Amino acid sequence: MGRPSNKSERRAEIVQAMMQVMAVRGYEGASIQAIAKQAGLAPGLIHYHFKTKQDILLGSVTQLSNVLKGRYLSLSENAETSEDKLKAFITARLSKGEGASQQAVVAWVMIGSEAVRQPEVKAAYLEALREQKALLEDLLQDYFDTFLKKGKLNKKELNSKVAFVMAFMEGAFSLSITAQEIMPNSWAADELLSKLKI
Amino acid sequence: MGRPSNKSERRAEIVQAMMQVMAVRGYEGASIQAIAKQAGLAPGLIHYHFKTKQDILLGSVTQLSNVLKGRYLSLSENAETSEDKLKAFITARLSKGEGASQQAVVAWVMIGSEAVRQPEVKAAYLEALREQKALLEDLLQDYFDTFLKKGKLNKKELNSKVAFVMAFMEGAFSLSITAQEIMPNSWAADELLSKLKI
Amino acid sequence: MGRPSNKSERRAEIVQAMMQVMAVRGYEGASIQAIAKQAGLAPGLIHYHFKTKQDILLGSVTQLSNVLKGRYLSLSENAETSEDKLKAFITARLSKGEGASQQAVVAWVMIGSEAVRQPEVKAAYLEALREQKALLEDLLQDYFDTFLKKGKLNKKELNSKVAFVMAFMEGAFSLSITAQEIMPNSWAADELLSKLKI
Amino acid sequence: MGRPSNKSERRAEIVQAMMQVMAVRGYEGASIQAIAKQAGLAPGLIHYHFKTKQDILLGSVTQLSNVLKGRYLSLSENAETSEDKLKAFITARLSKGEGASQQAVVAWVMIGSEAVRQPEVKAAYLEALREQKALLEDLLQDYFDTFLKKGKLNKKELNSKVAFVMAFMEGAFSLSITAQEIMPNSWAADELLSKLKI
DNA sequence: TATGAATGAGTATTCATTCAT
DNA sequence: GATGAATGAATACTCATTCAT
Repeated sequence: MGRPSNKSERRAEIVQAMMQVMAVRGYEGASIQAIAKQAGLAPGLIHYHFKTKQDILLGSVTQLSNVLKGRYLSLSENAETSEDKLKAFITARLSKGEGASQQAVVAWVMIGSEAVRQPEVKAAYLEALREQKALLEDLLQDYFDTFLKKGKLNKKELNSKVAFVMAFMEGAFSLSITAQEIMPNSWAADELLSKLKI
Repeated sequence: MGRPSNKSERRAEIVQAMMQVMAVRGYEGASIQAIAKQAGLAPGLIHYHFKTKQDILLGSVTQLSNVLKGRYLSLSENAETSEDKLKAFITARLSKGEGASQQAVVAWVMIGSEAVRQPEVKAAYLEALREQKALLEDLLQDYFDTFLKKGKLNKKELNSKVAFVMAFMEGAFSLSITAQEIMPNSWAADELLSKLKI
Repeated sequence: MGRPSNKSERRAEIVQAMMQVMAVRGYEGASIQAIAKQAGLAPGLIHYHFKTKQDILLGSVTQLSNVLKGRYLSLSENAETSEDKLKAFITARLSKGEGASQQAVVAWVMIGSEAVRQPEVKAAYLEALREQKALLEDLLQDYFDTFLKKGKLNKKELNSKVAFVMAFMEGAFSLSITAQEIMPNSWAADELLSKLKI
Repeated sequence: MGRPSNKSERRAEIVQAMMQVMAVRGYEGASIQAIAKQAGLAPGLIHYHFKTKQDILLGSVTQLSNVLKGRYLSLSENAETSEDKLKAFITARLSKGEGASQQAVVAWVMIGSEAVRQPEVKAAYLEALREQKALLEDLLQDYFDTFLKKGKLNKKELNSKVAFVMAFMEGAFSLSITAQEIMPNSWAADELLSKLKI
């Protein structure tokens, strides 16, 4: 029967290693050799588990997306009001509790950059963004339910709020990487929420 | 006597060419060969005018920074109220009137990515951001002058607003590049201003 | 499991190939491509085994140094008197019995030239020279033991003899490469020894 | 009629500049750009005065050769005995009175290295060596005149002495450049002469 | 004569990917 | 599954030489 497969763990290790290297050297700097070294594996093994380097990057999109989903679910578990859920969503993305977060943030920004020239990366990146946007839309719809029903807020205005939050979060990521010196250390969900108020 | 110098024009051409190529292929993809081809120059000439590839990138930071300054100055020329000036600032960055804008935006985001691994790029990027932040601070201080004097707004809250605007603008750039499909085509200065209201 | 390592053989092959090419084209002329071709290897492989071109040169310093040591040991094996040992030392360096010698000599001279501008090469070159000098010192000390004890030769004069032999040998190398036409084909150890006599 | 020609001074300046740069960076490192900078001239001008880079090197062979000749003539002016003349020859080459000497020595060694791969350089180098050898031969012949006539020294032995001196001087040059740490600071002509005694 | 821009071939080095074991 | 050697194309950068002024 041979030894038991460990494909999925190895793949996760490799994706993890790439993100670690990318956090310091960027995507181009994250050579297969460097990733292998970081993961404690032989270079040849990387391509046994991933067809191309791009595939590892795509794997990291998936993993990052899953982590965010997981964090939101865990944070919203006890949320009851629509506001709590919205806060859970924002906190899941903006808080930098864990040490791994920094790497994740850099990786996310790098993915955004690579999306410029790698169509497949762009597709995966967009897909992840769409998912987040869909969730945010639902949450905001609930949050502004009353206003919507009263006609004090129309669909277009809601969309604008959605886009607004998305952009802010993306920018907070970008700046937190290289411009932390001139940015506040942390953003409170409350603060962002207050800007959305009507 | 001798051949007249054309260094500054050539340098500008090269920086321009790099931004054009980067807009499609990213920084790594913007090879010296590709830049030379885009500029219609011999590859060797690039290094006659710029010591390293990084220097071209640094040149583009300066150029982008200058363009933004120029746009703000031109837009704020007839601005009288502090609100008009603030709008001029935001419009200068968010409007995508000219065709060159898209390239500029991509270049700016690429610079942010490269800042992760190139200390010199980070320094230049931060310097440009600091300048913008300083201007924005002044503008917001004027804009909220009354509140500040009345004590309804403190320094920390003002700083938060500054950071907030900076992050939003940066994120709007990032998303406009690869995720324009899911983002609104344009952002009105009024819209952003409304979020800042007290 | 896995492919067996062959690093040390490959490294030796590459060093050998560099010396062969250098013997004809000099250090600069010994391009990585040329070395690879001479060794029958792919260019990329050279850098898999040596980080830089300089490292190959440093490898050749070590190799040459070892060859000389080996030759001396083999020649002095049956030497009993201090004079025989001294002759063994000189012969080990000046005789050109083997075919490989010519390459070795050229390589050695090239290393001396490169030492001018490559500090690391200079260090390695000096280290090798120091070792040889130390050995020569011992040998001459034994050879002139009687005179030293009688006070007919002082330390400074001994040092002068050491330096004298070193210089002569180095010069014989240099001239044997390009000026063999005007130099004698071979130098006898006896001849050199006679100049040292008191 | 135009301005007066200054070809020969310019040529000398350029040769001088090349030797200065070579003393630090070697022949390959002595780029035309670097030579031009050192000479305070525009790069293009170098090729107006010298067809190729090699020509400058050949020019330096000539110049070095002339300097040595000049030094010998000046030192031997008041020499009366054959021994004095021989000392003048040796001193002309080994003394390092002037500051320019170091550069000259390095240049000479570099020329020897380049002779390996540049036939034209080899020819010029050999020619210069031959000239020196011829002079040395004459001097030694005079010096050992009595022995030769008495048959206590034959032609072959004389030649050996000539070659011996040539080799020693060349080696003293080589080692003085990079191995001055392990070599004596200066060589006295007397010292060398004593080795030649019969 | 002189200047400095322009050319294009050449170089060391990196690296994703493949292959032999 | 795993190892590590091997491949070859691509890249930034250098530089002798030429050219326009």
